[in-house]
Amino acid sequence: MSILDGLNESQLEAVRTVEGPLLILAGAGSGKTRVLTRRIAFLAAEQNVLVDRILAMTFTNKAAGEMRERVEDLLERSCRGMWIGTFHSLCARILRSEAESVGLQQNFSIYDTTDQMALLRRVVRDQEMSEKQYPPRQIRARISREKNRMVDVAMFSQRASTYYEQEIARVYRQYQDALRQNNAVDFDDLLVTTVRLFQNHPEVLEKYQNQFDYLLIDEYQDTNRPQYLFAQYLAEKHKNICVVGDDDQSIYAWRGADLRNILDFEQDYPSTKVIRLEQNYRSTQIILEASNAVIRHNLGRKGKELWTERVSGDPIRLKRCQDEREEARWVSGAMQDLKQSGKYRYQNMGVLYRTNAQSRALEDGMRRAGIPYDIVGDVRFYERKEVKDILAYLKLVANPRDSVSFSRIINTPRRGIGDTSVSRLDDFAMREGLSPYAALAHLEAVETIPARAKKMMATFYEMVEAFRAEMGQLRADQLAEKIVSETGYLEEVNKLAPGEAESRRNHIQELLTDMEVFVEQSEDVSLEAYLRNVSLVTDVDQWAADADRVTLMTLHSAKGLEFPLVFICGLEDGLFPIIRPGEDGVAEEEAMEEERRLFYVGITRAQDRLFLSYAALRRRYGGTSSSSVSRFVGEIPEDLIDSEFRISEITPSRERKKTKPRPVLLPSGDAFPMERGTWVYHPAWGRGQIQNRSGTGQNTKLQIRFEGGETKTVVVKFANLQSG
DNA sequence: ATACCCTTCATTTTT
DNA sequence: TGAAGGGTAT
Repeated sequence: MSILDGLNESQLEAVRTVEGPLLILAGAGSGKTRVLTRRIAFLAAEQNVLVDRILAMTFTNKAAGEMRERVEDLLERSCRGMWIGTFHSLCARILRSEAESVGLQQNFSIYDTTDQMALLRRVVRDQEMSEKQYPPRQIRARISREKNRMVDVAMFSQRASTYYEQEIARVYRQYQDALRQNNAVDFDDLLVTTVRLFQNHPEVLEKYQNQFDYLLIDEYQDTNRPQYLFAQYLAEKHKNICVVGDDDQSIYAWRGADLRNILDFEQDYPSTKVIRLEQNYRSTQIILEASNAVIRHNLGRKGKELWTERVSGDPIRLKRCQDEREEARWVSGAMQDLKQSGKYRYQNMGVLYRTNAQSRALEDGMRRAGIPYDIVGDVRFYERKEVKDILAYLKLVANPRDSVSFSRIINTPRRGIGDTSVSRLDDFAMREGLSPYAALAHLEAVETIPARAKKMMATFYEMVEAFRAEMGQLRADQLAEKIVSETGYLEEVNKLAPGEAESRRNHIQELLTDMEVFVEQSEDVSLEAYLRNVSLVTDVDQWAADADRVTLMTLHSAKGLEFPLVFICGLEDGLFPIIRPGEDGVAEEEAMEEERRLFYVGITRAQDRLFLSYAALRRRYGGTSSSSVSRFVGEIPEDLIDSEFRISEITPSRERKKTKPRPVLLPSGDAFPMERGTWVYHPAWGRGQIQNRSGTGQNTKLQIRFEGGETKTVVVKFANLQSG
């Protein structure tokens, strides 16, 4: 098969445009992955580019793995030297080889959210701050947000004006110090530290700039500030940067993704060529029309209209249900009918919802109807206690300074070492400038710990020391096996209730098997090599596509997937779009647009048929709340929908108003509609376009993006705006 | 050191 | 509704 076979015109152009900045706006189902992989293959096979001079960045391991595999299929050879990976894994790789430049040891640990929380709790406690007033959860989110904006401790402290902010700054500082002492970084740090490395060590940056001639980035709409900078630095010299994304599918702003990265790409890279992939190969016309109609309500977008050669297809089914139980019955009933028709199998059906909590009722319905199902994103494998415990042993063995792993296992399985003894050890370690683990070697100097606890600690120390001594000789899986048996972990598990014990044993076994597989496939069979790999993997592909099961998942998890039949449940105002009180106008509008993009993502997952449902009454948090149909449903043209009731009949007129565009308010003076998208003229700033608005009348605040590139917020009564 | 009750608190989660 | 963390009683 030739690399250019079967591509449409724009795809072909995207593949062949090799030099210079390239922005590929790839609509849902437009063959984006295909273009990316062909492009890499084209570079290698037709342009004689060495694969190790190509750097391809994705967000998930799955995407990275698939990309590599497909490129290898196309080239019919291995691409071992090619750097394809997630932003995080690529950064980790760079940091490991440049560790000393950033004050880390090469074997540093990577902390996930749970580890972060554990460390933060300790920091907050050590500062004698109340966890009530400074909930670690919130502080974690805040620190993460700051990192996503490249705000470091110094900057943050400087900006902290209120007492509360100053306290947060203090925790942020302590937390970073603690990480460093633990020879650890968190997920955000992987990116931030690499960018700082590039900023502070030009010679290192230059080395990597010279190493890669071609950059490719997938899902560019989801990049945050550090990711943006990472790519920008590397592309600085040659500007051979190709980004693929869809602004309409940006659904991770709450995690730091910055839509401006894709919206402003053309300004950031002046001679950018833009290619739109608008032919959709996935969905029927009806489904596409619905998605186009919905997304058109958003203003902050590049603008795209998807089209298809597929038939118009079946109308969208809309069902109003009494409550979530009836909704589940309706969904499962429909699934059975469709299965019985012989046209579809269960694996062709996906059920999507806004919140995980909704899965319970749906699950019940599936069970009652006897429909086999999988839930994606349940408890993740690597987040299970038993798995984390075993990994903590391994991480401590590899990095003895890792105090989070240490605290996790010092008394796991229980060996009679209580919290008090551990915190006394911590105090001692702190005084002596040692890691808690290293302090175990000097127990005789700690008078406050009772002899019994000391003895247990000493035994623990010798045990781990023995593991450490063997680390060089044993394969990763052998060492893990040893740990599972010699620590007494299995015995402890066996004391649990039979069902629980079995499930945990299975997970431990799964981990061991996973390690065996790794060892078989890897040249480097050491523990360090395994840990390097595992710290950034979040779930083993739990999703067996061959089983005939329906899939239940959140709309977020559905991105990138497709199903012949898609059910979107819980389409109620307040639930989807989810509405959180207490946000100001601008943020609210932005949040609404993101919700709409999420709905757009949901709709465009469907190939053949789309089913929508909502419940008039829904139990939420114990209580019951009544709600009306989602405003998003009203954005789908009625003639595409087939429901027992027309929407106009089921929606009281009072509710219906909400789904209509807001009345346009005119300011006095030079009249122009104060709605988003309108062009205005500002005496000082010149021409600009309204991005957002909040408030009413003369007090309305408008966020305006001016032609100079700046975005300002102005109050109508002071701004003296004119129609532009 | 641990078992059990009580309070609190709830979107989404690629790494 | 129910999970998770904290506090108290054993």
